[in-house]
Amino acid sequence: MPASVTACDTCCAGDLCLFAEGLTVGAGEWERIVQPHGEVRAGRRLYQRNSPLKYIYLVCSGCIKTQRDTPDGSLVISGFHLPGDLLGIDAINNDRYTADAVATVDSEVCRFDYAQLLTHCASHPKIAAKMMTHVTRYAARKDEELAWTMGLNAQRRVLRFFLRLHDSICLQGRSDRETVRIPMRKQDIAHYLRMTPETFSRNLAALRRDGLLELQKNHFVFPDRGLAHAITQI
Amino acid sequence: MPASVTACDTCCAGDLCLFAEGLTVGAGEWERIVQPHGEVRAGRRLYQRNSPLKYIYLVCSGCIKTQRDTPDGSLVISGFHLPGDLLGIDAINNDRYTADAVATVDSEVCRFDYAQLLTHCASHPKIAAKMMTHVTRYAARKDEELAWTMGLNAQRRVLRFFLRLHDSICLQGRSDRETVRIPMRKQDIAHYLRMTPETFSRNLAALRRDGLLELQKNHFVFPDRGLAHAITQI
DNA sequence: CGGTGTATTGAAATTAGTCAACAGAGGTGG
DNA sequence: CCACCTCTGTTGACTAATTTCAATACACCG
Repeated sequence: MPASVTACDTCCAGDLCLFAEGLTVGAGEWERIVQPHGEVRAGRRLYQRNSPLKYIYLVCSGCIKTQRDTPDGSLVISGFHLPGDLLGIDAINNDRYTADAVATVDSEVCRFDYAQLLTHCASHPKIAAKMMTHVTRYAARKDEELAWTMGLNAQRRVLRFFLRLHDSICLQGRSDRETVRIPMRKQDIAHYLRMTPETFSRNLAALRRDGLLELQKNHFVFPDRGLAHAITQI
Repeated sequence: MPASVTACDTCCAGDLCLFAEGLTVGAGEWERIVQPHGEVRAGRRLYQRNSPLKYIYLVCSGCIKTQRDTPDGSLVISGFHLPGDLLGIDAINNDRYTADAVATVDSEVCRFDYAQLLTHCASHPKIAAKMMTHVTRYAARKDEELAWTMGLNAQRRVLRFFLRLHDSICLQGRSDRETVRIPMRKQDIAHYLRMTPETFSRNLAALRRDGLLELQKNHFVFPDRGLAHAITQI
């Protein structure tokens, strides 16, 4: 049994980890498939767009952004991946990663050998089912992003972003009223929300003026979560 | 063996059909899981948002749109599903359909009992793998939509829509230079592309003026496919 | 204490949305 | 077969939102 098993006990991925169900440890099975809890420093790249799919990753702590730069020199952030999220799903369909993956803060990830994992899925339906859960969750999230990100004006997109970020982080055991740290740069958020950093900044200022969001440095909290939630529901 | 097996031989879903791989016909297996090639008339609803997931559908011919109306009375089209597409994937994650599914033209769909299919997946890895292919393809498409639909201005979104529609339809055996029919209303396209029907109409007119798209009635063709493709690459 | 990258703010320019009028297609009944 | 109606799509003038360009402030790090 690997040394990291105790680390897994406290990993916030919890139920979402592929090991939580069905995969027996020992006989080299574990070691062939997974390299647990690797560190990724802020700014380091985990994988590169267009490189062949070799591993998928489970985020254990921190935050990984996926991005691609466009021919005209601008940058598109396709997602922020927080603890519990599987990374590399976008590559499954075409065997190549569709974006660069870069840590926005110091992070930890577990690395799974995809080919080995697939072999395993054929004989372990529970792991296959868990994979399916991850992928459909991923699809559902993209669906939702597509539905909301474009349906709302800039100000509501900003508000919604912080609401969802708050949700995600509070799922990891933090209280609802606690102020939480923003684990990425503001311009990354702006690009993710498909607006210029200027527009983002202006709307953030407006949200503070209206008392919908309290923010200082890189920390924020919602004075009235219910109200904020209501506003982003179109 | 069901009467519809001959119909399947000519179905354009082809390789994407869940039966193309691994599921043996006979012993009631087929009949329990699938109702093949049902008709859906234009405007009829296949399933309703928020109703519990019971079936998933494979589009064999025609076009099914998925949509939801917002509290403020407007309509959001989340996707158009053409032959070969699996319908209802969005429901897998939360056991309820997240949108209404409505046929935009007379269509044909095969209906799969989801619970039975899942059971089957546990014992038939090949079907599980095919399901995974569908789901990851769905996710990849959403990813792409999210990346492009928002990154481009209105005119390029319109152009890109027709390019992709053209691609999809030409995959079904039609020639590249053939004029193809638009299988949905223009206002549905507009909503799908997140713009008003007016904006859509204006940009369509602009594309015709610029000679990028030939369009008459409900049929279109690209005078210069390469150019159009280059323009939509940001 | 500067220097670099990041964030904010202001004014002008561009894009898309809104409101309103009109045109065309398709269907129904006389 | 035509008149009428309705739904859909087009076009124009105006308004609102967002981007762009430019200048300035702030924070982190050597």
